[in-house]
Amino acid sequence: MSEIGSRRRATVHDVARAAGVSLATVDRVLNGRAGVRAATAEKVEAAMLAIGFQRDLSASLLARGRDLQVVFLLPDRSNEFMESLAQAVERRARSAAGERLDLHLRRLRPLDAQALARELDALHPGACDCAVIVGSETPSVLRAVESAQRRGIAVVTLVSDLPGSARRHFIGIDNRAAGRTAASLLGRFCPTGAVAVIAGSLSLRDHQDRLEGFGAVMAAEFPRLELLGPVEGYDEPQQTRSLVEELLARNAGLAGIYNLGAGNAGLVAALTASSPAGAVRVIAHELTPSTRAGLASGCIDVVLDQNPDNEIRQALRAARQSALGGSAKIATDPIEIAVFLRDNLR
Amino acid sequence: MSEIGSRRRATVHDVARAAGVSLATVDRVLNGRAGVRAATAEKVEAAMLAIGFQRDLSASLLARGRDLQVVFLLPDRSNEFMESLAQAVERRARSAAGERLDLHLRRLRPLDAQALARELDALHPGACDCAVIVGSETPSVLRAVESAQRRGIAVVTLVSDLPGSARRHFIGIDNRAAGRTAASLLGRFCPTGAVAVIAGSLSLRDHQDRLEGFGAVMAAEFPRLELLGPVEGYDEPQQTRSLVEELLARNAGLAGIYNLGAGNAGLVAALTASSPAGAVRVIAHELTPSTRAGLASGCIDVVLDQNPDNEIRQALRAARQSALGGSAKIATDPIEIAVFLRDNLR
DNA sequence: CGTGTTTTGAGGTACGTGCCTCATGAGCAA
DNA sequence: TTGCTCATGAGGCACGTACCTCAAAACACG
Repeated sequence: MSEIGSRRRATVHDVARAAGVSLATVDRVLNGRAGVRAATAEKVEAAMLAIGFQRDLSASLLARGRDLQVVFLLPDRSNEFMESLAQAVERRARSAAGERLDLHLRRLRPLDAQALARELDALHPGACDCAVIVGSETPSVLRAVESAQRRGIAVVTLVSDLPGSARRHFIGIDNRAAGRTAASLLGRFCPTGAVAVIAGSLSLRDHQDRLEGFGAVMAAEFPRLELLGPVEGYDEPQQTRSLVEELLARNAGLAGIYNLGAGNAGLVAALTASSPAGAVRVIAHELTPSTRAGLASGCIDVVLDQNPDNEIRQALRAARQSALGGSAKIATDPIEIAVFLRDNLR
Repeated sequence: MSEIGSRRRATVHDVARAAGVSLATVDRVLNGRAGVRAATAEKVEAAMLAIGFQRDLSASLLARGRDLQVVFLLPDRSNEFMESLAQAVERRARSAAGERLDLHLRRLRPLDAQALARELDALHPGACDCAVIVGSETPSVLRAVESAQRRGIAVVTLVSDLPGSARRHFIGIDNRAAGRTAASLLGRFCPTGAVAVIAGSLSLRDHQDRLEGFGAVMAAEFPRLELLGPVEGYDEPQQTRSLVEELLARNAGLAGIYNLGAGNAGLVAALTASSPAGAVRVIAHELTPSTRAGLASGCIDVVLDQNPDNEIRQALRAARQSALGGSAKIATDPIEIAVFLRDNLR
């Protein structure tokens, strides 16, 4: 790859010649069409490997003549993070036009498994190649996912996985690692005292995972710190605010707070109102207007974030691969756990 | 974008019809060829805007029939980070084949401005569309960059910018923000004592920037901490090791170290040998085998990183845009300052 | 007005793949 | 053998853009 002015790239014609078969047969193998003997298919695949054939995506998409239809099913009126995910989809939809991607966004009632299942069932192949969903782990959703997959619609889970389901791929952070990271930082920040944990709902898998990671590192590395909670704020600003105010009132020596759920507007409001900035070390999740303000004012120390734009980009990569690559396993970059302080805000 | 089964996308034919000109004229405008009156060009551009035309990248690349030639000029035998950048290029080179990108990697003697200038001068358009370089801010390099740009070769700076030059675009982190972040963390980690700064070379712009950011936050927010240094280790493990050993020996109460340069193998060696793990809070740059080991063993607390794969990806985006987009300004995602602890190692 | 130059139009081929039809071959069972 | 199915080959058109040639039209200038 170092020499400049390299030779011509291998095409399907070259594969056909190398395998000693016709173009039609190569095409059938390449696109998983029926009517090819196993022995012949192997011969073709060997030839592709031998001459290093790589399908030209540009030509492939062009020849297909039709754009990849990707439907995003995201919670509506939920929380700021879901809003920024939706915005990332819209941003991407504009530039995606040049890459033969057609993005569609549907917002659904948060935590309404029935609604999600209904939307999934309503998708029909031909009008939708891939569905990207944020959903909870309920029987109706699992069934709808399997049904969609069987109809030829690739399902990608976003942010919160459905490990037992038929979903094709998952895009999101390692939430256990996120919890560990929060503990590791909060432990170093707080010399002594008590640390409180606030969750959205422990029935959400990502929240559960974060809690586990946090607890493990706290127990192992910072046994000197007392753990309070977890308490649940159901990702609502009002409830979260009450919880935080109560925590601050009842625990004079509170050293740190880890909010592993959403509802950060309430967290910031309570902190701003009732305590001198900087008295309590605070770690929260997802960079949103609220947490950004919290970082700027100093009442939040660290925000752990999953970059929405990157998540959407990776989801689209997965969608493309599932459409082009047949049944090969999908490869996407892992989503990093971004750590933000006031000083490296993007 | 929400409705499924959307209408056909606009093509050059539609633009021609809408503008009331021929296909040839649209083509001339689109590809910046001569022989079009200003008034006509404006008419065409207005039509493109009106019907929302977006050039089909797939078809465009296919029709061009030739791959985009991108040459990376990176320092050789330099440090682990440059090595991982090079590996990212090679990784990407494999998958880039399907996207009509042809990547070439040249390694040069580190900090040898003459060599870099010579390589740039040797590139000739037609065999190279875009050069991605990591270079220092010297007259010979600046001149070579300008010359390359004039010959029609887009120059993209990577990691370390050349702000005064004719370079087309810069890909890298905000190093001042990185320095601020280091100070913000180290300040929270260290209740009291002295904090030492180690640089590679203060003649490197990125190191200078980090130092400035670090010093600013330290002075403003943590005046209780005494600052030692900066000392220069010239990014070499041996020299860096000696510096650290000396620091540890002379300052019994040393609370923290910020190594804003490379040479981390020496840092880890010195820390492992002479001090009980965890006694000194340490922040370093770039996730490499050395810093990874340091995080795992506990002798490094935090690593600030710029993701090489992402940087290469963005550099290629810039290359593509400079090749296709004419003189429009290049848009890439900013490179985030990644923060790694033992617990969120990827 | 004519002459020369510039701008525009018309139409073609090419890129590599997807997908279609039709013909022919091989293989098998009765 | 005949009749059938299945595997494969041959070839063509399409996708949207790039780039080429040649001719026609519009314009500038004396």
